[in-house]
Amino acid sequence: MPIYIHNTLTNRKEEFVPQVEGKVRIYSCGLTVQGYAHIGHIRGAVLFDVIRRFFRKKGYEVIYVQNFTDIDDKIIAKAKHEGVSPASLAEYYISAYLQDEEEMGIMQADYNPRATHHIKEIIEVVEALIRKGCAYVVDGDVYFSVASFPSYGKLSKRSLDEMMIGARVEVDERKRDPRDFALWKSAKEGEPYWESPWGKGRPGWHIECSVMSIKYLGVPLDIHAGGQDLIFPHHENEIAQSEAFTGQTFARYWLHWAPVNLKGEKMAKSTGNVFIVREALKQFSPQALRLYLLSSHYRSPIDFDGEKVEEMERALERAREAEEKVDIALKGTADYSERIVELPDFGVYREQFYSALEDDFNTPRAIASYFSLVSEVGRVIDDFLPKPPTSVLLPLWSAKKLIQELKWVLGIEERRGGKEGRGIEGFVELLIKVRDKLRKQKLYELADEIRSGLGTLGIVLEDHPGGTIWRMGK
RNA sequence: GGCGGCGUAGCCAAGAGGUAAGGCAGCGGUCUGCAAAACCGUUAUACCCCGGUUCGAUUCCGGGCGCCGCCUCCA
Repeated sequence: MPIYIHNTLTNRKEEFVPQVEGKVRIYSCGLTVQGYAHIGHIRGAVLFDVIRRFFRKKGYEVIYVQNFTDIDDKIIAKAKHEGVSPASLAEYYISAYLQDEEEMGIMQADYNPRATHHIKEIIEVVEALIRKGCAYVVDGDVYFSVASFPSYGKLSKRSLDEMMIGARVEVDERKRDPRDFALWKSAKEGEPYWESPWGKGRPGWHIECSVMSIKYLGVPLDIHAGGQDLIFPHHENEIAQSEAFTGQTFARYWLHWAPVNLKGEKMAKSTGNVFIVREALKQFSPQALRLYLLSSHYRSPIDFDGEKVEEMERALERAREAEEKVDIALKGTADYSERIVELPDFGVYREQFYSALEDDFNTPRAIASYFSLVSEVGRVIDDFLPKPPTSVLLPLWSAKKLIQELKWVLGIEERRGGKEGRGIEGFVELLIKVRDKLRKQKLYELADEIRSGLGTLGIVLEDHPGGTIWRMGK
């Protein structure tokens, strides 16, 4: 089935046709690394993690680039304030961010290019733009001339006149046009710099993304993404520079996700109204956090609500319960009678799941079909949990595979805090056996002591007709 | 002021021109030595207001009210 993507450029859903068949090339604007990542940042990363997994399941080869802008005014200011070099400050926050991503179960990008590693290429592109008459030099600064790019404003749907009115911030008299933006900024005293044909300086914002996306993905690339707040001016400027430079379409599909608000206002570093990822991970499991962020469509803003994340925690718990029951059924003794039990067709949920994602990555709908599947499985399995008839084993096994597949796409597989890799399974199972014998002898006091004792250690026991199961609690 | 978006049950959140997914919460029940979980039922005649188009609109169009984002660094 075709995939539809809402394209900011046209403001409508369009069928996605990759430039090169079977291959998707994605550039997602990463952070300016001057602090820890907050929930708003990670929303986009989680979204694209699912999008990449989805494309892979659909048989596409995916190349995903997420950059780091590791030099800018704020980084310089903060580094100065803390008495460290801008480079080491940036590196610190880059590794912190990558760590956050890993904790969140986000697959690594194919490339994480940094602005400062591409100075040479940036200078080349700026030189080319000057040669083409699209940029000009003033006192060691280089500006892009917006007037030289007639379709400027096509992404953010702003006419040049409107922007003239809007340009009310202190106008730099040296610019030919107030809307012109810096490609290269000369270094002031004490600022880090690189040598260039225009003197010592550093790249402006915007240009690094053009250069790196073209370098790693070519033009036109398939999907260029970022938060909605990047539409203007960042992406608008990227289009201008890139298309003026290459003479070709820069990106074919522009995808922008909505902000995460906190207490009704946008979460943003500049206002201090933030909830950082590493703080959130102290309170919530990465799975619940992911599911929460994916439970609204990416183009709708979210007002972050920790209670809702806890609700997701409970929903996941229930889903795990159903999976456990399937495991018990598959492991237990089958009922070898001729009893034929017809199970519903679980395959419909698979179709629902993927068709939801095909429709502009509708993760809320995909999640709904995941939960429907899990509920349905949990419901039918209750009828025969002690001894499943043999007729049911194969469908049950494929249901389990399906559950695992959908979880993988959503990225909510258990990775930490699970049973595996802790080396305690043997002990717990031994205790469960002992407790079982105690229960049979009606020595409930001792049995309960074992259960509550394990509970203190974070291990939850649940007695089912088919036997006792255990899991890691909170 | 300009551009864009949103307003669905107690809360969160999908959605189609023909009366509406999923999650959580509450209540009642089944099961259980107890507990927990699960399951069943229920809250649910839920679509901001007013016009218009239509056999029929919550879904399309116009207006109103409310909320939000961008227009300046920002994911």
